[in-house]
Amino acid sequence: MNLKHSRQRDSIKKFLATRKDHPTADIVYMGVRRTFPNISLGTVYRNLTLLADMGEIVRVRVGDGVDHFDYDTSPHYHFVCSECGCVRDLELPFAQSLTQAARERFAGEIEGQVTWFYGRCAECTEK
Amino acid sequence: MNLKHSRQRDSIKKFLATRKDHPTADIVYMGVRRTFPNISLGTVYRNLTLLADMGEIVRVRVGDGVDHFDYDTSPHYHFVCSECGCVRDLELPFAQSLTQAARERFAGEIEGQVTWFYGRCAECTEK
DNA sequence: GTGTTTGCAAACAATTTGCAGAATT
DNA sequence: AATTCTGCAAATTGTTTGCAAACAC
Repeated sequence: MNLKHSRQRDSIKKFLATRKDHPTADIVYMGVRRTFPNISLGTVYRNLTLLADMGEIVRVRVGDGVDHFDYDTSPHYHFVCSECGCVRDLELPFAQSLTQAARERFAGEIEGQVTWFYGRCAECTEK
Repeated sequence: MNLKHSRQRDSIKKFLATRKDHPTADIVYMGVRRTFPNISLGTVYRNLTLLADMGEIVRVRVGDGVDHFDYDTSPHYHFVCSECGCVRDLELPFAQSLTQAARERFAGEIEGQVTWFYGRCAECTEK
């Protein structure tokens, strides 16, 4: 189970680092193909899963049925637009206290919380 | 676009009302089949979506890739067990204030928030 | 009678997996 | 040389859809 270096994985990580819009596997695939024209979608999925499992990136699930990926692993809130589907970060201090409050009311072990907000983004509101 | 009565839909609603464990479409399907042996999974999906769109039930998305459904439409928190996959309600006052705080920091329109907690449920912790 | 709902099967979308060959150590 | 990683294609999973017949009003 040792990890070997892979240029494809590097490229995926690098691509993700340049983006603030939480791309899906498909978007990552299209982006990385500029550098690796023969890379397969399967490889992209495999590496995104691997990186997420290692904690180097975060798998963002905002209820739209598609996984998004975020290079920023610090706990923070996300917003999803119900109209255009875009995902944005929210500049709002992350309430760890809520997780703590949940722990006090629950019999099992709570590891963490996931919170997202939904509505219409600024661009879609203007239209 | 007028709604007509359907015994299948009634049965689905009734089944959901008896459950506190946020069943998936498949579980609903198996449960309702005791009353309607010929009901199809498609009908179950269509009605669950219809009921959710009307606001009579809630589609619960807790990041496990499967939609769960909840008869309790009041805003409340959910917990998902990473081990057995069960979904539970949390007895913790729902912080609407967080949505309000988010509105003040975001350019678009925020309609609401979704929050869930994850970890290991009491049963899985004991093992 | 008109329009909605159903059962069935096929279609669909996102993601995972098996395999033989290529790349990394 | 040993093992991990890749590209490709096929498989899997959850969900949606088209259609003709059945049902509700």
